Amino acid sequence: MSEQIQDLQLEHSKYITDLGDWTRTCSCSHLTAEDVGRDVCLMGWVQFRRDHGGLIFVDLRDREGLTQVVFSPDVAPEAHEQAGILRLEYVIAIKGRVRTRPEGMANPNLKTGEIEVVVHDWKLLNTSKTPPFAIEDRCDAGENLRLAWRFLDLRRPCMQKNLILRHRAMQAIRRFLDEDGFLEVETPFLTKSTPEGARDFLVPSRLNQGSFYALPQSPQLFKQLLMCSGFEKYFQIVRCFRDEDLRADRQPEFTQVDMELSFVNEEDVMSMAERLMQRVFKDVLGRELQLPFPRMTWDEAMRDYGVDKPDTRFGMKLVELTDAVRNSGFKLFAQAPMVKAIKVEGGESLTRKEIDAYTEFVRIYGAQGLAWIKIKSDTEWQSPIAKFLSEEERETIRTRLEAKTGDILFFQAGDPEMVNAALGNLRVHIAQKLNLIPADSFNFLWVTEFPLFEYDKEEHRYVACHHPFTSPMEGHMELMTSDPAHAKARAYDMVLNGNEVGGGSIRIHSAATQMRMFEALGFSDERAEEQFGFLFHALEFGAPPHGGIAFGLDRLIMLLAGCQSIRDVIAFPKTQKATCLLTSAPSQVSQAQLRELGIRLREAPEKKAEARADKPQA
RNA sequence: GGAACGGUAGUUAAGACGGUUAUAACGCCGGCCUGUCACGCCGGAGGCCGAGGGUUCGAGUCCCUUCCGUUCCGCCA
Repeated sequence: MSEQIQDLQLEHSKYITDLGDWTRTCSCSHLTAEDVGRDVCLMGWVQFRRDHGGLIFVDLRDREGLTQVVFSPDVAPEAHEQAGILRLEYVIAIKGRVRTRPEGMANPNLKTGEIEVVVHDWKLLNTSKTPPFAIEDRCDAGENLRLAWRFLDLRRPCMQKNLILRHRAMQAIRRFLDEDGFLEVETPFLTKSTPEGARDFLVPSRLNQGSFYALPQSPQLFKQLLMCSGFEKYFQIVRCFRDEDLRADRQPEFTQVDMELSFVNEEDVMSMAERLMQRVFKDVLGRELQLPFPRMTWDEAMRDYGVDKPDTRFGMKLVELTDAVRNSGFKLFAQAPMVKAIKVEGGESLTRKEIDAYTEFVRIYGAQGLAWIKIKSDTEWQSPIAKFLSEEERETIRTRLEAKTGDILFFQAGDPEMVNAALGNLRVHIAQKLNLIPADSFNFLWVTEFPLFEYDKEEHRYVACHHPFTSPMEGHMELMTSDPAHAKARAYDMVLNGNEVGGGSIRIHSAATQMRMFEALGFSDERAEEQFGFLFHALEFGAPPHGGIAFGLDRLIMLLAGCQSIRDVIAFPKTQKATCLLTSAPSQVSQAQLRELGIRLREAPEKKAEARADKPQA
């Protein structure tokens, strides 16, 4: 079969010609009734072909849209006859005249549906093999196929729309920041590895064998140096690299809108960031955002939502019950470090199967189970646990959760980290399942007063929550060493519909404080000097107070475009195993290349493959 | 490092307890058709059921291993 098709394509390819002196006069989306009578030249791809024997209709597609062109034996017999060879995705140029469609033949679904172009002459600019999937929005090809044929996938109008939207957002950002006095400065991609934070992508140095560059996780240090250099307002739309596992909203290389400002405090940065978002939403979606955005401290976020990036488009807040059940006869509750609950209004109708599914869901976060109470009436509570609760406890639960007949309550008891994660994520999960999230709403939120440190159980030490250059809040300097768990940072995250879209902080600009921070993180003087000496020295020479923020551009565009994955707003994304199905990167390199770099693999790749195949079979 | 789901014509899917020649839709190829627009009608081709091994008289179906994709946990200063 494929031979047959290739023969066909080969045969057709004989008719391919160059543009010659033909010039495109307009795109495939612009012609309307006002253009009737105009002679035009369109170029594009064959989207659909409807051959009626007599008339041949072709929907011609370019990046802007579709126009129906008609090959008629009455108008141009030769052009009509030759049009028989047209197939999907053939590239053609047509010259013809715009005319209104016959009475009742307009297509209201098409922007250009009132008119058509009747072809006088046309050229075959290229043939195409039959694409492996339909080049249409409604195409339901699997993502692996789409990624392997990404250049075809990107022809689909929805993908074009996403990348056009991305472009518009980037231009809006550049315009705003330029007008606001920011300077765009590029920083190195080949830079120094710093073990704090994410895993680095390493690049071997040929001229310095045994040494490696790292690709930047972010331009953090360079932008602070630029502040020390006196540029005052910097920005960059820049690729960042982190060698960590992928998610729907995480790629190994991703784009940040990175900004840094001198002589500012939190208010200045947050206000600027809000106005930037306002501009982007105005220019890209034509939507007005109300400023300022609501704010919430990290403590409040964890208390009410269990997560540091609350989705505020719906309620169902977490309610604290730890104190109320401290002396409960129900030992599981009484002994738990934390007990919290959420209420699903009208959730009494949930089936056992649905509740079981939610129980499975919270197990992901380490929960042992999921206690629930269905409020059948004021007095009748259907629940596996209600019988363990005293009347007083019931009353507290009823009051705090404002429980009414027809509701269901879900409880979680245990370590605060687990309770918050389980209920916080269950809250969002249920809201999605039950369609409680209003469509087409954008809820921005600032989360502030983040902890300065978090305890790393593996390394048995405190590590920076944001990064080690974040300034502690006023009055929290002493806590850095005396009580690191309670030290708070001058850090802020911008949250949009439950997604972290940006984060930043006021930085440490005093060398003494920076040194203290390294002490708190358990760095020796030597190690601090070796790894961050250049920043430290810059702080010693008149560093201005400064702070900044960085936005995850891919996530922001994903939300603007209404997509579920950032892969849909990145032209050439990687799979979850960080491979590129189009180019087959990463790939093996020659021994000669490795030798030049002074690198020898511990195990030859072929041997590894063999080892896999040799594994004993059951 | 871990968990879950998926892989069957070009594509998307169906395939009851393991049992005839593995279905359907779309796409593709050929024919017909002068107003279609997801055109219509008639005909046709198209399959190593991801790969390897096992159980069995017999495997798309059961078991094991492995590869690929997706989602999530860990991880992501």
